[in-house]
Amino acid sequence: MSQQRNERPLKPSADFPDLPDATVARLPEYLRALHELSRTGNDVVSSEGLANAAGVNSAKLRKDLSYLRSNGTRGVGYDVAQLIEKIEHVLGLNQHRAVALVGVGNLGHALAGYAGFGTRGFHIAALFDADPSRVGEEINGLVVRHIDELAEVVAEEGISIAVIATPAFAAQPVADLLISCGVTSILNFAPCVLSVPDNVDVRKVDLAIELQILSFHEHRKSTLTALPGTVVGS
Amino acid sequence: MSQQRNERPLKPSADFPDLPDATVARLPEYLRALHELSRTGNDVVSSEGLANAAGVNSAKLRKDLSYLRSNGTRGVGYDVAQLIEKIEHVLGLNQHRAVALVGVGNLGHALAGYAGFGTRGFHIAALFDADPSRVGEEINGLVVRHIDELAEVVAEEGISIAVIATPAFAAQPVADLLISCGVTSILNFAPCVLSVPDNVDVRKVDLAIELQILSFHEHRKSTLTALPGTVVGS
DNA sequence: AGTTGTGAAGCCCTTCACAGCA
DNA sequence: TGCTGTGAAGGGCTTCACAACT
Repeated sequence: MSQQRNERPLKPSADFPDLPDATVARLPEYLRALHELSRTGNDVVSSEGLANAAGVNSAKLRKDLSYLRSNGTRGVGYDVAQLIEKIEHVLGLNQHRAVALVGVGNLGHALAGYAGFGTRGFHIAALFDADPSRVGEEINGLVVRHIDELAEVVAEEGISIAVIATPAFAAQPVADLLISCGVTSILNFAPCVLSVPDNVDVRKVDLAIELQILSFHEHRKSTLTALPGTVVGS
Repeated sequence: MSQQRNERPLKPSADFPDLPDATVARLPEYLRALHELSRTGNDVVSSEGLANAAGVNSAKLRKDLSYLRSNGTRGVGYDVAQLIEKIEHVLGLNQHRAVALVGVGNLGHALAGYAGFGTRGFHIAALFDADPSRVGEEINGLVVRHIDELAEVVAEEGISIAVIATPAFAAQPVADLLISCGVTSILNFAPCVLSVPDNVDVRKVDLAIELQILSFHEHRKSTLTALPGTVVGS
């Protein structure tokens, strides 16, 4: 059931304040902005400055950071290095996480080769496909393995996060298999709903859906500019 | 400023009721589910049935559809074909929209070859890159053109939506160029914030961010299971 | 009998505005 | 003086629960 957003069935622990989902979703963006600030020689940043770099407003940023028992200095701002450390800790990025990628088609290929993962706390530890003609291919230094080997590899590598980049029809069985092997977080690129137990988290990325949402805004914009006399509702 | 979600600076028109953003974001998922239902021979579906197929609850679905001046039949359900028609109209998918893709690297390649776009109301009409060594390459029947030709092609093809799949450092100048050519919707895969005028809509997809959000949940789960005395909520 | 459409309640998130602190 | 941290207010979305309708 746990589909995109909205789920927090467990109690917070001392180490993990019960962060609002909206906040969790923004922390990675703050982290990216902080790394950039750090790279460009900023040791300290104000909420206003960081908020701009992350594309949010400063009150929201401060509220978000306050959930982390924040440690800004009034009158000064936040220590960049310290805040990076804190957010990485909260997100659990200190242990470099191994990720399995299933489905080495068009998109899977690109994801396997995406350099951005490595620099941001992840590495693709194994590639799988069901198609024997793809098994054995080497991508970015990794050999594609048959999906039958999944259980073995997941155990060996201590994998708990997987990416599904298969066609839609294969996604549910692949998810079931992953879960049976102990995977508890899935990033799903297949255009379909996955049903999974409550303890498994799923996030979905659907490229066509993103375009359709933009299409709506295009449509609305063109409709409105075409109707000069339109009057406010309500 | 208009970054992800939350923006509706314009007035609603008669044709376009002022849909909540959350609703707009779900309509494409309903549409996908409806197409699948249609393909499997369902002419009519209840809110419960469609909600399951789309991974939401039925009250939310009904509320969403009510914004479209819905036309379900009490005691029966919704006519699948009619609802598809209506949602496609609202999303502006009746006119097949041409999309420009900028940046034909790893990810850009995959997006250019992604078959899912064509079947869901879009086609990639042109590919661009700044790297001369990539210009001229043919991908999926389209030739990669140099970004200097962008203005010309955007005008010719009537493009208003673009996808940015460049490295982060190139994304802002590319966005500026696109906007100067008349593009008003951008799907940004580069890991950075774009600043754009109010009339331009941006949606961002950042693969590392999705994984980091999952990482948080993994971290939380492992922290909690490590504390034996923790009790389940509600 | 069965299902939609929808006021009303509740929850979560955002934003405001300022007290508190360096 | 300047910026953070936060109670309180406000807004939007979800969920409930039932009236309306076929």
